[in-house]
Parts: sequence; structure tokens; C-alpha cells
Amino acid sequence: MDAADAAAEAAEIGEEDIVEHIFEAVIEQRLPPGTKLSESALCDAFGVGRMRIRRALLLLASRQIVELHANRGAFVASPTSEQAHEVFEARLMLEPSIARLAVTRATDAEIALLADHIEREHQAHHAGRRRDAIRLSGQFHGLLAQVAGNPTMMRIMKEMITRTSLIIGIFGAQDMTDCRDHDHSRIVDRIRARDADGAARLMQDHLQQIKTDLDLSNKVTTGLDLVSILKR
Amino acid sequence: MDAADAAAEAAEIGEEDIVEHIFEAVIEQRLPPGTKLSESALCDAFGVGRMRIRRALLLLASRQIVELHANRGAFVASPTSEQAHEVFEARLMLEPSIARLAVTRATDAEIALLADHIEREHQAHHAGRRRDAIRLSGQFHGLLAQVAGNPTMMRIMKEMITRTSLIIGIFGAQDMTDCRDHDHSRIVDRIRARDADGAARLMQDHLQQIKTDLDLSNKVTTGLDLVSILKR
DNA sequence: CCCTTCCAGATTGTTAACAAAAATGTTGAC
DNA sequence: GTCAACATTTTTGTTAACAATCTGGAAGGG
Repeated sequence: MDAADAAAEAAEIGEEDIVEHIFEAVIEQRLPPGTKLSESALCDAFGVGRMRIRRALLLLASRQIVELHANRGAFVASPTSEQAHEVFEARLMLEPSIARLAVTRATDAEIALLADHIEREHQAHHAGRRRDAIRLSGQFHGLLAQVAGNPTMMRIMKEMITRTSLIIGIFGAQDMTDCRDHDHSRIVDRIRARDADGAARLMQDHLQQIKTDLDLSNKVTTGLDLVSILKR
Repeated sequence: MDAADAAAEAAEIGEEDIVEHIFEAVIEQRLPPGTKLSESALCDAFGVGRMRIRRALLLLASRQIVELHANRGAFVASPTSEQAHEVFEARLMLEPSIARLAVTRATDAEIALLADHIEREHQAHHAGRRRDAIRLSGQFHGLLAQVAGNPTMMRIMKEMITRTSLIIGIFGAQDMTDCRDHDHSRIVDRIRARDADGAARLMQDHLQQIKTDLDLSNKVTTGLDLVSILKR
């Protein structure tokens, strides 16, 4: 259906669209880490030539969302526990500051938008729509970066959020729903109250919580590991 | 000579090398903003096929170092004053924290490396080797990110540093030597003293100083501007 | 029975020719 | 003489065929 959908769009489908599509799929954990992304498969999935796919994969690789192995193809990235540490360290540096900025710059309309987003998160969570809940949970952090009003930062955050999805897919407990929407709700409360320090601290606690919920001693699920495991 | 040099390497020259080379040239302000990067020129500059060049340009575009205009070609990016604001806002978020991390993690050997680097900055500055001074000044921030020990952050910082070079090229005064090496020296002093707060504050002041030295009311120097300027 | 070696199939990487678009230069009419 | 339309040239974008590499399995030997 993806193929039909994409083919229906027809006309012009740029590599940016493909990148966006794959980003979404990774965030929703429909593409687990280590999944092979063969060129021919993607070609008739999106109904475009090999060149576009190749460029899209290169862009995704430059964003650390896929890994390119020479003569072997493209695979959805499998972050190591070290990389997971890195990502959370970076997010802990950035996102409290982003929350501060959001407090400063959020218009009433944007606050309403955030509240609405949280409502949808809440609904998806209670309706058991796990996939939507995961996606919305990630998108909340992206929305916050958008409210902060810095496109450069947004781009960085989009990468971090997506990589976090991969990390949770590898190291997270199965019942874990990424972020609890309650944490998000409290952050928006602080934004509404124009409490920059409070929002920053809540964001820090929130990220710390997510990180400690992970089991960073687990190992990767990529093909190369099977080799090293089964070699014994 | 670049062509001969690159051709001499021969054998295998990956797109990463090309990207790195262009990064360096941009940091040293040998490639001013708006410079056209025609494929054929790059082809015989690096002695590789058009495909490699194309991939390198795409990677550079994904890092906001070059702009790709459809059917027009690739140009060295010309950040707007808004984008300049964004970059400094992001750096002001990141680098104080990076400085803190560096204080925590720097080994004695790394501190010696930083001191050595500053010495070279000092020499280049006083010898009037402007190009070297600019490059070393930028590299100091990269080195600090390296000491902080987070590759993900290093990648982000490399992009920020390079974009800052472009920004200074557009909005900076001609006599401006990017960062004064004295600021860097004081930061390393704080690292040596294991004073995280001090290092972070100095870094913040340092970046703020650079930003206020810019004249962000200037306009771009790209081809499109000539049109609007000469139209009168 | 297991291991190594080799071959067929499939997939990726590269090259070259081709198509399309933009920039440039020229001609002709007003 | 100036402007506009047209033709040429250059540059970028795309496609398709070709080459190189890896995967998986089968055959052969230990």
C-alpha cells in the first residue's frame, strides 16, 4: 500500500520525501534496527529510480539513521550502548535549554498546540495504540524545538529523537512507552506558567528517567553480532 | 597543485576525503560564501568521477555547508543573519556544557595537547599567518569537543564551527581574527584548574563576544543579491 | 560427518551516454 | 540603438548498461 500510495503521488517525489518517510517509520519502530534496506525494494516501494534511493540513503547515513556497509548495502542503524550514552548526553545538554527557549518564545497559540498534542498522546496511550503513542511522544520533543524557534536546533533534535527511537528499540523494555505523557504534561504546565527554570529541570529529569529505564548492558541485534556470537 | 596532490594520492579517494577537504577550505575561508562549486571543476580538482563529487556535495548540503539549487549547481552556503543568530544560539547552548564535560574528562595529556594548540594559535597570530590563525582558532573548539569525548557532539560542533567561519566571512570585520587566542588560553586555564563553572562561563562570554563583534545587519554576497542590488 | 572450495545468483558500485535545463551569444526587427 | 526572440554552448540531472563484490548453496575432499 505504501507503493501504491507513493506511486499515486506520482509526478515528483524528491529524496527529501523518502528521507522523511523512513524517518517516520524508524520513529514508529516499524523499521527495527538492523533491518536491511535493499535498493531494489525501496525502488518499487517508492516508485522511483535507483538514484533517488541512493541519495536518500546517503542522507540518512549522514544523519546516523542508517549504516552504509560497502558492497553490502544499507541497514537501519543499530546504536551501540556507547552511542546511546552519547545521544542522551547530548540531549541532556540541549533540551533543558530548548525548554527554556520555548518558555520564552511560546505564543498562546503554540501553548494550545502543545496542549492539544498532549491530549492526543494521552488518547493514543489509553487506547492502546502503541505505534501512535510512540510517534506522538517523539514528536512532542520535536514540537518543543519548533516552539523554541531555532531551525538549526530542530534539525539536530530530529536526528536525536529518531536515534532515541532506535535506542529504545534495542535497549528498552517492551512495555515501555517511550516517554510518559504525564511528564510532557507537566513541562507544558511550566511553559504556560512562564517558568523557564522549572521547565528546564523537568525536561532534565524526564530525559534522565528515560535513560535510567534503559538497560544499556544489552547487546545489538545486527547481523554482525550473530557472526561473533555463533563463531564460538 | 591541489589537483596534482589529490591525484598523487591516487588509489582510493572516498567522498569523505572530499568532504573533509572542502570543510577545511571553508574553515580557512579559502572558499568564500556563494562560491560556485561546479562538478567538472571538482572532478579534475580531486581526480575522481562525477559520482563521487555528487555524493560529496550532497553530504555537504546535508551539513548546511553548501546549498544545492536545482539545475543550477552547488554553491558554498551564504548563511543569512537569521541563520547566524541560530548558529550562535545553538553554540551558546552547547559549548558551555561541552566545556564542563571537558573539565571533567580531560586527561593531563589532553590538557598538554590543548596548551600546545594554543601555543600554535599564538604563533600563527603573531606571525601574521591569518589563514592558519583562523583555522587553528576554529579547530580549538573542535578539539575541546573531542576532549569532551562525545563523538555525536563532535560531529555537530564541526558543522557549527564551519558554519561560523562562513558567518564571519559574511558579517565579520576584516581585521577580526575569529577568536582571540587569549580567550582560549583562559579557558584552558580553567580546565587545568578543574573549574567547570569557570570554564563554562568563560566559554559563554567568549561566544557572546564573537557574536557581538559581528555586524548582523549586513547582507549576503551571493549571486541572487547582485540581481536585487543592480536592478535599481 | 564436517569442513573447505568453488560456482551461480543477486546486490551494490561505477561508468558512460543521453536528456533536460540554464546561461550565454547572436541575430533580426522595430 | 535597443530590445526581444532564437540558437548555441555549457552544466546539471537521469537512465541504463556494465563491472565488481558479496551471499548462499552445492560439490568434493578430508
